Amino acid sequence: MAGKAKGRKARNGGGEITMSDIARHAGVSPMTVSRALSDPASVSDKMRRKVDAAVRQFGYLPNRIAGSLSSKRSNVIGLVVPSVRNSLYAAMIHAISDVARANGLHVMIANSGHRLEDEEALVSALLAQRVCGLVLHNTAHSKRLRELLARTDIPVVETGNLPAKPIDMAVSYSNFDAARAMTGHLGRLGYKRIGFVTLPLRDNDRSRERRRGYFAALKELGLPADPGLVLEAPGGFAEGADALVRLVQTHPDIDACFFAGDVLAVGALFECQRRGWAVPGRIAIASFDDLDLLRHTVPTVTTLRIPRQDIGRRSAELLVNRLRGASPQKVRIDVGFEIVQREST
Amino acid sequence: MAGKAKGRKARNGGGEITMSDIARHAGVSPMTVSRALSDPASVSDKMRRKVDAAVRQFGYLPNRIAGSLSSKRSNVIGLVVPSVRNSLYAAMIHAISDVARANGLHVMIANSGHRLEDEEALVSALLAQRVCGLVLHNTAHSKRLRELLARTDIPVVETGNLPAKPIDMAVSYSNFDAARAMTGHLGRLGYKRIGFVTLPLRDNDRSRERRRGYFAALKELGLPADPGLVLEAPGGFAEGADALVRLVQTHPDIDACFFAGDVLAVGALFECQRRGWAVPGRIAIASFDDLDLLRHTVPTVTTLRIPRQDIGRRSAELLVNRLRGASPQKVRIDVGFEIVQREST
DNA sequence: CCGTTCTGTGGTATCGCTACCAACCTATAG
DNA sequence: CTATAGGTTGGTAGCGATACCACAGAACGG
Repeated sequence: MAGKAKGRKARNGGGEITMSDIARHAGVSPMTVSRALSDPASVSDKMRRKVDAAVRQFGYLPNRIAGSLSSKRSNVIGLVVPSVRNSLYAAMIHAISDVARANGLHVMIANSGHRLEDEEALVSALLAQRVCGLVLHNTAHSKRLRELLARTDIPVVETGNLPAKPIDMAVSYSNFDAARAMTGHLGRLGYKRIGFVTLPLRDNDRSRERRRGYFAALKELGLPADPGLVLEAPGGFAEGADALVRLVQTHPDIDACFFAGDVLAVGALFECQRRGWAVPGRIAIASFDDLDLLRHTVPTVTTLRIPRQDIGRRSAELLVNRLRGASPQKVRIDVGFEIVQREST
Repeated sequence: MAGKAKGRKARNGGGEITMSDIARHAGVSPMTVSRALSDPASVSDKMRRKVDAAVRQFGYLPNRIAGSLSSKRSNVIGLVVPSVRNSLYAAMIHAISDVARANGLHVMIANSGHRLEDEEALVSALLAQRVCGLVLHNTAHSKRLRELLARTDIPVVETGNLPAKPIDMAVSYSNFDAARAMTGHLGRLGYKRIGFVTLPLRDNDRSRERRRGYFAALKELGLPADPGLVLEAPGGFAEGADALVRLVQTHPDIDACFFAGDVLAVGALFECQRRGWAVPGRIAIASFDDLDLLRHTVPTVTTLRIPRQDIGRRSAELLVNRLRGASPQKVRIDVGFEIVQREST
């Protein structure tokens, strides 16, 4: 029998409590410990009790690294977002993290900073960590990253935009449709000279799609497309304020402005407060993304409600289903969006 | 010689490309591949070139799970925050994530939702994943978690408050000092009836410390401590607005209010805008934490600047130093804070 | 010219766990 | 009472990497 023999001393100076230690003290085999912990139903009550007692006594924590190596299954999801600091992504991260936890998974997070090369490096690193699934908040990847992802066999969810040809699965809304809808909404409210402020377009297909949507709507409305009414600005309160002022100065006849990103609209609104410009009297303001803030400003701000949380939840659920054995079929979920008409327009 | 022999078929159906595969194709031993990848300086140029070529040719990604098991070193930091969704923590997460990346580490993130039992479960899970270090945004742990952390030998950084007796290392500001300083500041500006709105106190030593600081300052100012001037509110715009209104109704003589948390102050400010109450004419408003937003509202809001990003950066740096071999000595860093006087007071 | 140090390389033995198969034991039926 | 099935348990052999030691050849001094 196995007994206490084998007299292994190993180079392990008694550092880690292992499954064998628990097994020895519980008077069962290591395999039984393994089963008692990972699939309690598969061992008898008696055994399970013995194992549980020993586990508690020693405060044993199974080594998941060893477990993952042996089973060739990891329980970590990789997540790459442009910026953790942004509250929009934060909502998504939160939802993913909740679903993950409910399913015994962990989340490894990485910031791409909107840089495609960084995204590539980060995904490589996550794959080296052998994550069991990936969520990427980006759909415009570098060529090498596409190749890398095509070769891997773990499930991948892209989000942030609806790609024409998803690598694997995609959960998002259409930036084009959303921007087009909001611009159309402004047009139907009677605004004739609608400005558009966008986040940087470089390396960001979401921004570009939104601009495309804006122009498409203008065309449908029969309004002239004036490139001078479009401004590119980094995200931020001050940048939004600045953009608004510049547009009003160069185009005094502007009567509405659609801020397609981040906190630009709020910055602009505050600027109006400072200057005493009536909103929407002097100029109407519309925003992208339903920040909680927009519901409380004076006036409240018309915006697009993007179900960020749903996106996170459903992305994670898709991964979980795949891990549970669902057949790998391309999925492309459009979660839609909603126009929230408030006081600012 | 090793040759191509060994004819191993294994149960591995040829799934993963291993170091041995690379070694075979590069005509070197697996050990040389390992060294070429983890410590390039230790192999000759010739070998390194051969290895690099094979690595590139096959798009080989080393299996860090196997590496970690073998070396008993992981390269993942565990991070537990009350809520990913909160922009304050987000700044910290971002900084940690940057430092981690610069040092070849990854970040595994978990939400405790301000629940101590959850914190305990999450830390256990992270330890089972054999993270190489921990950052906890909380200092009031459950008894069992304290015991667990005392037994572990990985470095741990606590933050969010300055604990009297850190488990290992701590990087934070003092919630007590900060709240005391701001209340004192309001007193010295001449306000006599200073209200205080706090986040929930349960399971949150940070909130409790802030309230203690508020009362301590009142005492120092020689102002009466009126429990009716203290209100507990969940974080949020609406809650801040509501708290302000209630305080003004029950205490019409109130002339200032210190909102010790989240977006409460901003909600209150918007409520004043709606009601046409002059700020600080009718009532002064002060906030905790220098949200970008507070610099742009009308009026701008007096607040405490907490160097959240520094906290994250320094926490991560402490971990990294320890991992690089620094001797395990208790560290307790007070990053301080700063009062930012603006228009609202 | 030989012993010694230094550098670079390879072989072997794990790391702690799980997959797989074999063995066993109790039920149930024939 | 034996044959078959079903449910538990244990032993063995890896998972893919690294630590450690051994060794070969280059570099060096006396």
